[in-house]
Amino acid sequence: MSWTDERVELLKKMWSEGQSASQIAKELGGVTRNAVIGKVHRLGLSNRSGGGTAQQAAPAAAPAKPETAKAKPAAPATPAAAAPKREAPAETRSAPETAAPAMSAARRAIIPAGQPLPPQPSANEISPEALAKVSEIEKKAKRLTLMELTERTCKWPVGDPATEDFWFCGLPVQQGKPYCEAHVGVAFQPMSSRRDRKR
DNA sequence: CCCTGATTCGC
DNA sequence: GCGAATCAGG
Repeated sequence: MSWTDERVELLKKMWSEGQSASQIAKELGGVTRNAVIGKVHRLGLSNRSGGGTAQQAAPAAAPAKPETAKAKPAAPATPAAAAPKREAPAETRSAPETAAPAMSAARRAIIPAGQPLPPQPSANEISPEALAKVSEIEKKAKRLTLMELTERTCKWPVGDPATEDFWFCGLPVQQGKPYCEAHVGVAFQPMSSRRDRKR
């Protein structure tokens, strides 16, 4: 695969959105994350300053020449692919990630404890073995936060999202599934077993 | 171990 | 210009 205008544009877009090189590579297809990173550098946008979030490390000590006025970090003039850019007058950083932590407090205030919960299976419709397995495995769970989940961590939620005691299993997922082996067991039941519960 | 970006260097 | 290999870190 080659770097067509389209692909470069997508690369620029995703990169400025803060997507990781591997995610971009996956999206583009036919390239590795190394290729993406290489391209990013060649394009001169390694410094993700496309969206207003830039962390300029002050050149600090410059004992030599008091000249060389390089005020501007990067030359603009990017025709297309221009994502929404915030031109902060001074040095205001408004990274999207910054909003995340504040949410837990807000959410706690809004959602009444113990109401709308994820798929938590009710005990009486699952095989005892599977249940036992789950309660066992939840002791070994990695207790990941939402942010820590990846494609290969079990995404089974445990606990009440409205409380501090909430986390995701985080154990290695079963191939192709979103959950670990134990949780796959309770998440995907053969239709036969959910037939005729006492009603 | 999983992941991240940065750099190098033969092609 | 390209990107695998490597490096340096979280």
